Amino acid sequence: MAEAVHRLIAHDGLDAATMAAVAREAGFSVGLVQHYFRSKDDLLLFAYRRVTDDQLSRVARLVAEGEAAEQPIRAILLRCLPELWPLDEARRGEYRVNRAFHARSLDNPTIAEVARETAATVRGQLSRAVENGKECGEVEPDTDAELAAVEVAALIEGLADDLYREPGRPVGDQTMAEAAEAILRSRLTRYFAGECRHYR
Amino acid sequence: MAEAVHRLIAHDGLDAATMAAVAREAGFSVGLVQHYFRSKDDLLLFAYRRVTDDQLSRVARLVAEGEAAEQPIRAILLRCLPELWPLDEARRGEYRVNRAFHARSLDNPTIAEVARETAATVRGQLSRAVENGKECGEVEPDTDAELAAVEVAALIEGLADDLYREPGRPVGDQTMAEAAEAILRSRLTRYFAGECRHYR
DNA sequence: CACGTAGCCATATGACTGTATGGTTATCGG
DNA sequence: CCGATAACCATACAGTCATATGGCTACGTG
Repeated sequence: MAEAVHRLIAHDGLDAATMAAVAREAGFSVGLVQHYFRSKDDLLLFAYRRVTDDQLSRVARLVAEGEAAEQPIRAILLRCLPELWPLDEARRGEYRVNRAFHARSLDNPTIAEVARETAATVRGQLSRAVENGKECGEVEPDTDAELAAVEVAALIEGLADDLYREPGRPVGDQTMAEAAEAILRSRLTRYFAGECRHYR
Repeated sequence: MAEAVHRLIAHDGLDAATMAAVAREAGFSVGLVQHYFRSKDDLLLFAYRRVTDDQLSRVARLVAEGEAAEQPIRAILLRCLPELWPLDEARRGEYRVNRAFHARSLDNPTIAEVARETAATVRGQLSRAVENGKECGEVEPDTDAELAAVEVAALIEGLADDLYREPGRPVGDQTMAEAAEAILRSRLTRYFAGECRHYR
């Protein structure tokens, strides 16, 4: 059912995700959807949580892979953060779902709380990455980790909007996707400028 | 009527802006609203345009003031860009309206076009600011103006989200607003590092 | 066997929605 | 003065929505 909600919102917007439409899309009756979800808000909240959890766990997997391969933190971040960008049709759908719920979070405290938690998680991971970087020598010791985390998180979000809006627009002689990655890389390179002294 | 739409969306979300509610809020009858707007979409589009025009003209005014006072470009940008942030109740309302329409732009091409134009305008102004900075010596001549504009625009947008979500959260020993300004300043100072050779 | 509970469904209900209709009043150019 | 056009209104209409209702299986437990 959550997948049905995802598909409907990604394809036709939040308003398309009515109880009847969700039931039809999932191949069940309206009654069954009601059986599992006390109200429509419950259903939407569940679906939203699923999307954010999905994104965060994909990022976590990429981080783990990078750590296993003993890559520098800078490289790991540069690999995992664009996972949050709408770079293919699946993630463009995810973006649409996210933005739809983002709007709903303006009036729905429960959804706002999920959005807040998700943002805090990303920021927390970034902040921890910077702190780790200080320990291993990639980052200057006097860097404000929290401030850097806020900046990079904001940058990611803002670039996601641009990427969605005009994926094909050229920026100079690059594609928008290349430009976004270049911007992210230059920012990360600024914070993670040193060499890790643990791995070789 | 556009003001009524603004108030309703800012206070209770896009769904609250029904024809009946708008008419009541504006003190007119439903029929009159219909008299001036062919359809609800027309009404919403008009209201959205008004909000974005408002924001852009406020920014333009601040830019003009800064230019009149012969301030360096860096200072002008640092003064006018936070105008787009939800730093007081009025601009928080504006933010809510913007985000509501942002979500609607996912399904409504006309609204998407307005959003695209607005983003392009901001980017264009930023890009021009960098080019001007090159001429007057504030900016390194080999800076990619377009790339810098994309980065700063994305940063502004992303920070706006954070500012709205948790205006009171402390970042280190600063408020969120101070942190956002510090981040913006450091980014601007990086691009506009030189002295303007025209004034003084 | 009984029986409660979970899974499952079709349909009724009542509240809202945007828009259409058919009007009245006022303004103003010829 | 006359007629057209704009301003303005109440209400009807057709549709959609979330949710409530009542009933149907099937199954595990006492």
